[in-house]
Amino acid sequence: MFVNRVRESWGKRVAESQEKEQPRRRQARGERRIAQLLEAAASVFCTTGYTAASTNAIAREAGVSPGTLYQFFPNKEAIAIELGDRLMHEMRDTFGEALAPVDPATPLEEAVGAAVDRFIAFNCDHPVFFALMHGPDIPGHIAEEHDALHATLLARIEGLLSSLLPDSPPADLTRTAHMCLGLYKAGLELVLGHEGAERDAYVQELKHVLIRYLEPLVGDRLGRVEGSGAGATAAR
Amino acid sequence: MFVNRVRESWGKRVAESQEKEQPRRRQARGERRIAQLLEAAASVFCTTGYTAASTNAIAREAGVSPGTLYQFFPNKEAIAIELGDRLMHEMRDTFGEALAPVDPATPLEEAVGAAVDRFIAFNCDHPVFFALMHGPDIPGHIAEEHDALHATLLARIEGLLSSLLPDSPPADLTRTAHMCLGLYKAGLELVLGHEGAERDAYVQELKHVLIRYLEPLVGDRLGRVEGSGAGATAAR
DNA sequence: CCAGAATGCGAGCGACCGCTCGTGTTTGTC
DNA sequence: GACAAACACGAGCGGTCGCTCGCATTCTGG
Repeated sequence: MFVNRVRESWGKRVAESQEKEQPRRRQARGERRIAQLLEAAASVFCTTGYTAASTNAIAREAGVSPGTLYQFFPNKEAIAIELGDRLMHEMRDTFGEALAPVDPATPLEEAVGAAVDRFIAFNCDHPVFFALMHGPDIPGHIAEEHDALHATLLARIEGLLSSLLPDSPPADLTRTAHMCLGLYKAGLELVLGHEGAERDAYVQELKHVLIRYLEPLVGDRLGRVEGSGAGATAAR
Repeated sequence: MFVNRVRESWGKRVAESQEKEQPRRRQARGERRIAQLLEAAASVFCTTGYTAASTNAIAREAGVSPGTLYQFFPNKEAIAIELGDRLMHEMRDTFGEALAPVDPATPLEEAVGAAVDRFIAFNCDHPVFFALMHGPDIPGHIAEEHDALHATLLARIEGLLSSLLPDSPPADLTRTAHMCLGLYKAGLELVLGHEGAERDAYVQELKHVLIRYLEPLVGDRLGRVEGSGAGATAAR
């Protein structure tokens, strides 16, 4: 919602204590244009990626002129940031806090399966999410917002895991969370790359991977290691 | 080694039956320049990615002029292609056929562990490989060579798997190979993103993931499913 | 030794990109 | 209806990028 902020602080440094950004009253038409532009940007980012997407192409897709686009966004990066922001909020709204608390009594397969299904469904509904997440081919410093997205997801996963693995060292927990997110992203790429039955099969495989990966760790919680003595169960 | 081919068929369509490309005799100096340029390209691709890497930057890094670069490569894509080609060959030379045959008697952990160690070591030695593999932010059709790389790796993995899972339907086998490669790429990203002990820990986690993922499938080979009745053991 | 091929240079062409700016139109307010 | 602010336009500016071209230099076969 901070679509317009940078603009006025460009030509000249604003008076020092002028931190109060006057909210630049928007009309309904403006809000509509913003939504229109974000939708167009999502479409273009999806098909060409962030860097290859031209602002002119986004404006064209939205049916407006380049100048109009820059009435609402100070630069190209802001479009991606606002888009990411709205996706974050939509994710929060969609999932609610339904993912945070996990009853330790829930079977692992059920917990993982439900989480994966939700995430996959969300990513299928909003393919931009994947595009922004996976290939922003960072021109140097867009990482600022990309990292925010990433960190939020990681925190969420870590929250999930901490209820599954309450007595795991924080370092291990963070590492496990990174692994889970990485595995999920890998699976997601394969899932989105296929259709119909094959897609479902990949979803199943992804669940399989995560369950199998987490099973022995959760097993530790019960004081029992059931594996066949494979390499160090708690790495490092 | 097909560095020069496109050049002559540009201005005018070459005489129809002139498919015989005259090999454009190279002097030792030229070969040296090519190696120099590829090394520079590797460095630049590594730090900026493919699309963001400018041919002028590559030439500068190699200490030559842009014109000189285009004496040896018809366009930017050809640089990436030749680089990928040489990496492919180097991989073949490094690994030999040592990865192809897997004694079914070898413990799964050992086989996976060895394969992962080799691949990781190779990727650490040649970081460009990851850069070309993971984020070529395809400007449309570089996929031609990118897919060749991908397909070669997949075939290699499928070969490995087929000796582990001889009686698996081909479709399942292909899917499993895709999963393994995806999981490996995800793990590799995390491995390369850390240093020292933490890196080793991620390597261990990656092995853990792959072993755990493949274990029940290999178990099927013995006619026994040892899992806790998790979602379909043979997916789809 | 010399003709011609291979190599090397670097200014610069054309295309595109992110973004601006002067100008005109719509909208809300009194 | 008048006036200002918000909105919309689109030519075009400054810059970069992939790549070219004319010309100089170095190598090599005869």
